[in-house]
Amino acid sequence: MEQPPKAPEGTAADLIRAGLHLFGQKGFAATSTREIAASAGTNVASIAYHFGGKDGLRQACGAEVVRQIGAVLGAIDAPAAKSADAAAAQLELMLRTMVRFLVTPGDADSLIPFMLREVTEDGPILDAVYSAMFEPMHRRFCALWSAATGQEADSARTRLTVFSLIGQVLYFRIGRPIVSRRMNWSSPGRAEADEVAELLVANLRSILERERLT
Amino acid sequence: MEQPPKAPEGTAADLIRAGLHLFGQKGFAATSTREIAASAGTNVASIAYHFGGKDGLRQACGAEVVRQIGAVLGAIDAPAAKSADAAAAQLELMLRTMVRFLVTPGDADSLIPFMLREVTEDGPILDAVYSAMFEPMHRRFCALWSAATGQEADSARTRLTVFSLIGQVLYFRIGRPIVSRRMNWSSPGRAEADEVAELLVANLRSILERERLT
DNA sequence: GTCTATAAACAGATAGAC
DNA sequence: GTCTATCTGTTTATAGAC
Repeated sequence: MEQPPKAPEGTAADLIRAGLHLFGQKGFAATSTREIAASAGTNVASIAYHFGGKDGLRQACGAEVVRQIGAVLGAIDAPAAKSADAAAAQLELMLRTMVRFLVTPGDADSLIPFMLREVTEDGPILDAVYSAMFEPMHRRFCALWSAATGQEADSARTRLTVFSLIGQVLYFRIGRPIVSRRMNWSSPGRAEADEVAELLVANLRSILERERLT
Repeated sequence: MEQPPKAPEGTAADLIRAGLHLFGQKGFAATSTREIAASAGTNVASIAYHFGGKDGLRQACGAEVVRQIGAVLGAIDAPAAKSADAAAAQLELMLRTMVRFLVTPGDADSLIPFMLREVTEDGPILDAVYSAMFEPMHRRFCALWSAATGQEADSARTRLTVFSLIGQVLYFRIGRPIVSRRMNWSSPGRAEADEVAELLVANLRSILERERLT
């Protein structure tokens, strides 16, 4: 078994939690170190002490995102599917897991706004998170798609198709303020997440059907 | 014919252009008024003079987004489709237009990052843009979907399905830094946009097929 | 309308006591 | 490791000349 990276503890962990929350909510530049320190129940100087400065804290937050998402992904990691049907079933499971994780309020509420901002920023944190998380995850999705359809896992078409599937899920999180308004959801809960998941699984099946080589 | 809102001119317009660009690129808080003024070729005080302050400029940028997107949408506005097939064809056209507008670099390069940040911020600008743009656009999409499938236009299922279709498109813009890395695109051009459009139209057809009531 | 100069508040980093 | 006090630079807003 692989050794999972251990969660930070103590003041450093408090600062990361506060940073993830505030950076995600208000943005990196808009969040002051004093605010972070207050939210973490400590003083401004501790940020420089533990992370070398505000930028160091930002990097540590990125690493924490990788660690937490890695833990979620590790839980649904499975050996390569034996048959096309098994691969299709595993795709559905991944989709449902993603929807539940992304749409239902919970721990991810700090991670996702943070990462969303880092994606639009397109800076060094995205570089790190991309190679540690997005790329491996996308590759695994492509491999499953290949096993389920018989298509090549490395083709541009397969890679784009996987992005189109992921995009469907992500929009329900990224565009939550818009979706919630239109759906009259005060805040999406378990029932709403399941409704979305069922629809997206149905879409997956429809698209899968078409791409399947027989 | 409806009177389209006129484009701002002069220094005010220069400031809005600069604000849209810089707010989108670096974020509202991270952009200084000096930087905006310099980019617009004027002085800091002109921001307070024309818009009452930095926040006023932000609002004006939001209004400009509504104006510009409204112009694009107005161009593909069409009378209600007569048949299911005509509605389906119009859905495809809307999808292609959206992909081209969103994915291909161009004028939208300033608008989209700006709006993306405003969506995650979930503040008063989003409120305004939602009712002026997102909601009417989504409703029109739902009406077309209803005409193409026979489903109810107001059902939760229809509204969610339309979001899933929109989500597919938007992710290719929102996640551009990630997609570009994985696809080895230095910067997506017309050819890449067409490749994405073909795939998403194929997805639309597959999903449409399933939902069609006969 | 445009611009310079300045005011008042706030930022991040750090020195040094404990 | 933790914290207070302070240094230095930058922010927005504004007063007032032109």
